[in-house]
Amino acid sequence: MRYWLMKSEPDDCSIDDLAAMPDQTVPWYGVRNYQARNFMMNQMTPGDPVFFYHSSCPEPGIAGIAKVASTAYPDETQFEPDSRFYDAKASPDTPRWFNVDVAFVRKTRLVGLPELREHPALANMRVLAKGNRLSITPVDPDEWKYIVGTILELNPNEL
DNA sequence: GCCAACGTTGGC
DNA sequence: GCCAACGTTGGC
Repeated sequence: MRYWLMKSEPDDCSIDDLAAMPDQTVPWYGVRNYQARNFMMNQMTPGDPVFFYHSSCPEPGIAGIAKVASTAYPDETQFEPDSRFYDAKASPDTPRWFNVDVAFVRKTRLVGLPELREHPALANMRVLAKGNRLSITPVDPDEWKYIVGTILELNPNEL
């Protein structure tokens, strides 16, 4: 099992939007970066815990907890000419982009980027690295435990 | 809206 | 295979 952080623009899909979805689950479509795609294709397993991160918004930070809910399968939006994620070089026979499903687990208080930066234990998190733009990043198990247990004061066994 | 950082594209 | 140009991300 691995731990992840996945960014979403709350204008697009916030943690509340995820909670309101049918089955509280969304296909994580629209990823058009190979590194992020490869994480979904090669390393994610259903059940992997996920920090749901709000980006490109007034208060960027961790807004909730989710989990991986499927293995990777072709991202439908790459085949849809009207989609902003359309990819003319992809076809159903040769899909280029894949996504997993992500399911809601719980909302948390917002742990903002400035707060995350205050903790030396988190100094190596990819999402805090300068110039980081990757929308999906692995989270170290120790970092996961620290954020869930020490910052959010939740019992990791109750998630 | 600005701009730094980064990934991708395409000419050579 | 190099690298300049371009587009995108995302914090501020």
